[in-house]
Amino acid sequence: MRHPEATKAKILKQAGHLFNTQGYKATSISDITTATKLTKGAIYRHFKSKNELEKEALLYLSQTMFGHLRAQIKAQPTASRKLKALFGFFETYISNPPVKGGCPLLNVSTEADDAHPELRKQAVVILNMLRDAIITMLHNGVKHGQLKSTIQLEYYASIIIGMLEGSIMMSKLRGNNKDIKMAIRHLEELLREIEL
Amino acid sequence: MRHPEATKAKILKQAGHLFNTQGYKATSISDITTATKLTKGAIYRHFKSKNELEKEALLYLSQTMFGHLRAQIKAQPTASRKLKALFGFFETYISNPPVKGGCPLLNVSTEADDAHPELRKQAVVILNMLRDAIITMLHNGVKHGQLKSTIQLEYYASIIIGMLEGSIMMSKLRGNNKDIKMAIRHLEELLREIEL
DNA sequence: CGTTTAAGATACCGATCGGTATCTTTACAA
DNA sequence: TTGTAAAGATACCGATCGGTATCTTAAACG
Repeated sequence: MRHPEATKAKILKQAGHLFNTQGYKATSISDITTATKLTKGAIYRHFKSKNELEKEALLYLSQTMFGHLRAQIKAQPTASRKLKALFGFFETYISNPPVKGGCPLLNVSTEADDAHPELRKQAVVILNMLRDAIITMLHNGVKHGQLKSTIQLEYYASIIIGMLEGSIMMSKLRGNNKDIKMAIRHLEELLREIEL
Repeated sequence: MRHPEATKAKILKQAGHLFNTQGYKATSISDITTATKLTKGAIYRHFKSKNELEKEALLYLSQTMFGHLRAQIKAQPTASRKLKALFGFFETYISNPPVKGGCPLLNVSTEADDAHPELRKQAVVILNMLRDAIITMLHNGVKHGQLKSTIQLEYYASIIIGMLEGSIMMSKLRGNNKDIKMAIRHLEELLREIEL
């Protein structure tokens, strides 16, 4: 049964998984053929180069991530609870990650230096999307009288993302979720300070 | 002029630089021979494999980092000022880094997954050294009546490292120091809360 | 000054890299 | 049912990978 769209989707999923766990440069096309049980011919029919596959796989990873995240956030009624859902979402990167290998943004950001300008550009886009999502939540919280109107949106968004990503790095390295839990505890205290 | 110790030191320095900027897997022995203007024969005389060179280079990077850090901290008299010096040290990772490529701990932690258990082990050691250094500063602050005695040392150490590393990731990605500056502003506010 | 020893250079190994040309096979249209 | 176009497999390319065997050369010591 040939099904080119499903084939492309399978390649993106497996490649995304490998890139996110082993690294982009460290993952070879052969690794991907093994994982997908396909051949180079099939892969290079759908992607014109490894660089393009890397870019599309990162897009797939970020879309998967944002898809899960949006679902969690949408289910919550208030800004505070939406933010707490966001915190909880990041905690699952350790215990039960939506994509294996941890946060794609964190992973790609350290690998995508000046040597990979396109991957880096895409990482910045992901970071901006995440920041804007948080700013929107905070803004709506202010608008609906749930959060203090004096808060600086960009500042809090930066603090939240930095705190979460840094503690994910630590928890992933140590193999437990103590650091991410402490980070969330801190962020929830911070949230309490800006609640009305 | 032959000087084996200087040769080894040069290899470690250049390899460390390349590993920290391009990544460990993405850097080849040939890259290192080019950078050092040496040959494979010279490199494999001093290091029995690339894996061992990676480990020793990471050790060199962390020692360089801790050397600079200790110097900055030692110069300060109180716990508060020592911590602020630590914050400032992390800010230099963006503007004027002691080792190019950003924080070696952050870089190695995302690359050293289960595939590189030895590098990962070493990364945990570095993380623990950093955490213990902060705990010692906090502990001394309490002992000398500069900080509140109720503070939870491990908790604050985790918050500080996570906040700094996460915001370094963002600032490096964006190519400016806005995020790390906001993180430091937040940490200084946090510090003010636990000062006596 | 000659001998020795190790530092470093040279030349090469098989394996694997990303990529491509070509062939086979499958699904679908006429 | 058969022709066709595209999906995917196979086989191969030069370059580069990490690593090694061997050779040259420079420094240290008698």
